[in-house]
Amino acid sequence: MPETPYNHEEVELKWSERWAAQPELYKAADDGVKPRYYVLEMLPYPSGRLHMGHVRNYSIGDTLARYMWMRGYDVMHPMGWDAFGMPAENAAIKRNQHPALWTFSNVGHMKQQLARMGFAYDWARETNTCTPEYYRWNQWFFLRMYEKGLAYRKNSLVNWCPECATVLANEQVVDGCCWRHETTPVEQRELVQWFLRITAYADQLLDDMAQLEAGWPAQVLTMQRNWIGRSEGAEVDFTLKATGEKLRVFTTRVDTIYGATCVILAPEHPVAKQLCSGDLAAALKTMIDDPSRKDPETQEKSGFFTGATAVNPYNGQEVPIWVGSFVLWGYGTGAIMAVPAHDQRDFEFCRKYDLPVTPVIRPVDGELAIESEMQECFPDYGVVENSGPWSGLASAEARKQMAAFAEQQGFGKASITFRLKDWGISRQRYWGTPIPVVHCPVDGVVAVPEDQLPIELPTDVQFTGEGKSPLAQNEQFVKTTCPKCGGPAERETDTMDTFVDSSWYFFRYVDPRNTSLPFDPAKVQPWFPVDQYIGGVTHAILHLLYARFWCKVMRDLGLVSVDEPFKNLFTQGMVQLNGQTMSKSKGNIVDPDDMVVKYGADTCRLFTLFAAPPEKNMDWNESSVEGQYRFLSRLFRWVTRNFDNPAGTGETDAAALRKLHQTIRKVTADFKNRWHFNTSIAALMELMNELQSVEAGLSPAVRRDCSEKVTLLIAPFAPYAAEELWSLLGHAGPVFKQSWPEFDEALAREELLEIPVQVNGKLRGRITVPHETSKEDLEKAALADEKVQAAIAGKTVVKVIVVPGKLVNLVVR
RNA sequence: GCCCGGGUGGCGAAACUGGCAGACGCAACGGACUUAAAAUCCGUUUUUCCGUAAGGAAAGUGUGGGUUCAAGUCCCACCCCGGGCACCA
Repeated sequence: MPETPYNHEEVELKWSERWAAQPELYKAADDGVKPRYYVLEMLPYPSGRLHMGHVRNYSIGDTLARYMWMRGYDVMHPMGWDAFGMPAENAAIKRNQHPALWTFSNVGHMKQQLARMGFAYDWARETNTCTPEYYRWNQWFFLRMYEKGLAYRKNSLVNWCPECATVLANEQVVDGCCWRHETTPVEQRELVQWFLRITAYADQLLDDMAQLEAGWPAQVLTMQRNWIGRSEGAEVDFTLKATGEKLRVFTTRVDTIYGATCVILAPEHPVAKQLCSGDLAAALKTMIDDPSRKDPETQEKSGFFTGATAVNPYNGQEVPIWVGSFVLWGYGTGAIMAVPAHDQRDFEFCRKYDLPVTPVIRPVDGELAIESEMQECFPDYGVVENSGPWSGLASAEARKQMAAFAEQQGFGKASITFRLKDWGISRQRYWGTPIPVVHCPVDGVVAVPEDQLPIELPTDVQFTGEGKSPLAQNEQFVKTTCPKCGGPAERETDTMDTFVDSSWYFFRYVDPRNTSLPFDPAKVQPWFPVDQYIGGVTHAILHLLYARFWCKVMRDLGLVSVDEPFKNLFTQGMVQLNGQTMSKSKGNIVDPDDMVVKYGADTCRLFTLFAAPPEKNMDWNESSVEGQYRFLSRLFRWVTRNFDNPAGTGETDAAALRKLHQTIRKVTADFKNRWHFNTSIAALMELMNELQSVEAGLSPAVRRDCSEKVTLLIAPFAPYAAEELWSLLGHAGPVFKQSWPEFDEALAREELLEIPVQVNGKLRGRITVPHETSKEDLEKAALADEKVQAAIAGKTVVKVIVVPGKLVNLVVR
């Protein structure tokens, strides 16, 4: 056929329609005939429009999925919607439109956008987290956790805007004030909230990372390790002098306890409240509410003396009890012993308030510091001094012995503390999963029986953005009867954090319409762990940690058999414009829709993969996009004018086949190794350059062969163009279910090698030799080269380095 | 402050195990085709210097040292950029 110009619109609309008519096209067979491969991309929040970050994430995943199909796998490639969350509720407040309406209309639009990009999803598995069919299982899991003591209620501090009379999420607090009332300082209020006991799994979350070393980026593992923050130390009870009450502190350096010169409490500590009255109580409240306490810029330590003292159980010494701004209520016991001589923060605090500094550790090869001369603390391990029976011990040894002593004496113990806190899931919002419990005046907190699930969100609610959450203002919802005693009771009106939704959705994909369980364990088993998870590094901690936790809970419930849900994780870089993150506020958004209209989805996909390696940030550059369009057109035209062209003698066949098979080798290796699709596409460009330059001499058979292989090679990257070419080639589709081309080492091999010759490490000439030329012959050929001879003229060759197949280097004097 | 990444032409990048630095693409410039433009095709393009020219020389991967026949790649020190964590006792 004659050369056909590449018309992206015509090609893509034609295949869009055909694919839309075949929903079974991307279905995972799930029959065990072929090996299974689960490609998972992080599901989007249905904000209404796809952005370039999505396009990049899903282009990477789709390319991989299509490649795995071509490698003969039964590929699971599902998609869904992380559809609960604040934006829908904010939209409701603003436009008086129900969150569900807003959400579902966004989903409809984004689904079209995804399809138009040519992403091959098994839509029969579509999962939307804001539907009762899905969130009833969030409730089901909650009940299981409640039964096992993994879900519990406790008092906790929340951000409270007195103007809105509502709770704010952390991201709604801007500079210590409410996002809607910019001059109203946010207060800390105590509220009873629901928590999931993720800390019960802290050790497992840490230890099982060993299973992830091979498949996860080291950076993500490090971030999780730091987040979990395991630290070994000891808990020790000081005694309140006045009352004899115990005051427990946590320390990692119990070996320094003879140097403790005061005890410092977090301002939120109950004992602080108890000890402070009058002016002190006011100071305490100010400190608790001061937003700059958490601001990294103002790290000035401040505090005050409570007037009370405590007794150190090791030496009976009486020390003052202070309140300190820098002591965290959420970590350890919320109280510390200050050892200024050996901790920099304590040092700064005690020097500021003229508290004594008592050195008790000396360097292994040095003297004990003198208090008046100390400019900074000595934080290292050393030898313990002035510490009663432990004097003379090494720090490490003293830590062990002193902790054991505390336990033996009953005033403490060795202890491990985690930075990780239990997961607070209560949200005083409407658009989330209702927590399935009832508050009964008689029976207290009562779990809703399983057969009453789902507790559905009521639809007739008012969205004002003020006061209690819309759920709490809805009497019909709140008023209920106690499942236990049948008396009048009130429903819990808190909803769950949306991270709950995304903690297990990828299990639901495998069995999405199950009505009796979240999923059938037998169905899920062969697909897990997920072979490849792909998403932004922004989720490195929270989402990925919660999902790991959820998986372990499900394992303990007997639902799954894996410890870890994701075998391999890939984190892609951001899409930027002129080095800046695209954002609405900056007004520098590139809309995928515009790009698709102008250049087509294939070009868009090619560019996002070509511009940078996928793990790196990439910059959107429209003229570079045009380059991809030119490449795709060139490829399209080459194939259409060559595949059935009967002309040609075949004199350039070998050259074309050599480049073709080198390209197959390169692209295949990129899929296997590091997904540097930018170099795969570059290799395909090189191939097209070569094919174009040797075109005139090709035989008909090789024209055909190259046309087919090129079409197959481009198929994972540019599915529309490939499908069109495949059908022009006379084949029944779909192209992504054909076998990936095998490369032939013999055809890929160059006839002759060109070997660089260096003299003293500088390139002086090149010799062309057959493969497997011996070292001796390489040396001879190098010395015989004209340019090399000129370079060594009048000098003595002292050494010759020959790396067969690579280079020759002559060392001369 | 601590922990990770990274720094290569005008730009995005490549160089996978120490072995020809700059593949591929963008932009720019020159040419062919065209009445013209677009599209397409061909060519040049790291810098500096020598030469009318063919061609040749030197320098060059953030900076300074080092190891090596050979360093973008390995080692030491430093500078800059990006990300994460940030009083975690």
